[in-house]
Amino acid sequence: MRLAELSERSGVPTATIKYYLRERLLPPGERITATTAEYGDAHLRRLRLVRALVQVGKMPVATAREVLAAVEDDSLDHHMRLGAAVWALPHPPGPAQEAPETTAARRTADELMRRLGWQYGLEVGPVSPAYGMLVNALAALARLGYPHTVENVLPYARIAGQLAVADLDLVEEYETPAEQVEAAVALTVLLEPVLLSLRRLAEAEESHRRFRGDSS
Amino acid sequence: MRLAELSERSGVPTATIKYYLRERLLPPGERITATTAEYGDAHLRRLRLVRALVQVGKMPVATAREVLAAVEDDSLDHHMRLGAAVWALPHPPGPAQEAPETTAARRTADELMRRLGWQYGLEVGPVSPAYGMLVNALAALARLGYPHTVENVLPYARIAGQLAVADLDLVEEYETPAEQVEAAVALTVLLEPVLLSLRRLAEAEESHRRFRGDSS
DNA sequence: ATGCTTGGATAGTGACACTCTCCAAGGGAA
DNA sequence: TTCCCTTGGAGAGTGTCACTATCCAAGCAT
Repeated sequence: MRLAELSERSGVPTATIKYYLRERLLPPGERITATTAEYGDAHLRRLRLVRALVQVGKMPVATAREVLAAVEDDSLDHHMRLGAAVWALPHPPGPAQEAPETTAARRTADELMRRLGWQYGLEVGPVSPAYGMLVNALAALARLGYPHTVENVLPYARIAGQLAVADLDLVEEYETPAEQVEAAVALTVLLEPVLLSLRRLAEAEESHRRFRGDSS
Repeated sequence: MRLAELSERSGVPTATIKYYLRERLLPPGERITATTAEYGDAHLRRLRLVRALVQVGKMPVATAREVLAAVEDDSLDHHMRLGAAVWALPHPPGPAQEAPETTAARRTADELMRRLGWQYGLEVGPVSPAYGMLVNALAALARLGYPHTVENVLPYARIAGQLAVADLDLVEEYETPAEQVEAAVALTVLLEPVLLSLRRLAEAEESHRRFRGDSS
């Protein structure tokens, strides 16, 4: 199929597809003539993944590029490719400078990993983006006057463990490793808003249950 | 304290504080003279909350203004104020147009509420922003080739229920209703990145457990 | 041949949080 | 009192970033 058809089938404007090609989020099509390129189903799936990352995940284009590079890096084995892809996912502008709250946050995070027995996290965690995200988030919490303790965060971490089991179950429904890697990335990103909105609905429900009629 | 001191204590540049004042995210200080205003601890706390919403929550300023209005709306009782504040939280640009996937997503969402027995959600849900978020997220999932069924989403919803219990437990540690409302808003927003990063760490751990050594 | 389409490059657009610049009016020290 | 520095207010500007509108040259189809 050619660019116009790719655009029609995916619902993405041609101008935007051109932009993605330019930014190397999408591999170039196979050149048929000097003025025509042919795209396949792989392009269509990739395009959908890009939309998931950029539109739903609000990920900077540069970050999406890295994630996609990991997805198609054949030099990694399956687990590593899964890991590397999800690995590259968040790219919070960097730890910025080492505020005093950050040190305390890092301590809490380390203690948390130990308490949960997440050895993998302990081995490679301290340099993983997700670990950095966690430290930043805890630091922000403290800076804004909501101090964190390991006991406070533990329930959250246990719940996150359940989430991961559910996620990996979904991923394992896909057959080929390539599909699994794609699904892992897509679902990690696409289920985030699902999770967050369900959490807010559940909060409303729980608050209704607890405070209903309490007119203080 | 005056503007300069408020800036110093909060770490927010004076220009930004002026901007927040102009945008009515921060109530004006008490005018001492024609050229001087006095700010109190309430301003400091409010400023922190604003930073939580705008910087961590990446919320548009206009949305933050609505949330803050609900926080300080004395005409509502406690539960309503909690609800209204969290209510106004997300403001995804609107459902846009009614794509075909949206209808299916709405069906799934309704069925989900029923299955969970979330009556509050069923009563007021369909117009709540969080409900709209959920529908959009499910529609995006379907549009990108990952169809959703109630059975797929149910585990997520149950986990969200656990999260809400943990959240409300944290909120109830605060004594006064005013603090509780503030905490509910702040924690809802500030714990989101904590949750998402923990989920990613847990995914890495779980993937390590399942695929370790699998070199396909 | 010729008009329409294709893909590529360049320069804009719009949204949005923030920030710079300027200004009038005090207020403290000499 | 007088002078300079600070304060708070208002408008316009900046940077970022995803996206888009405009051109352009080179075919392909009629």
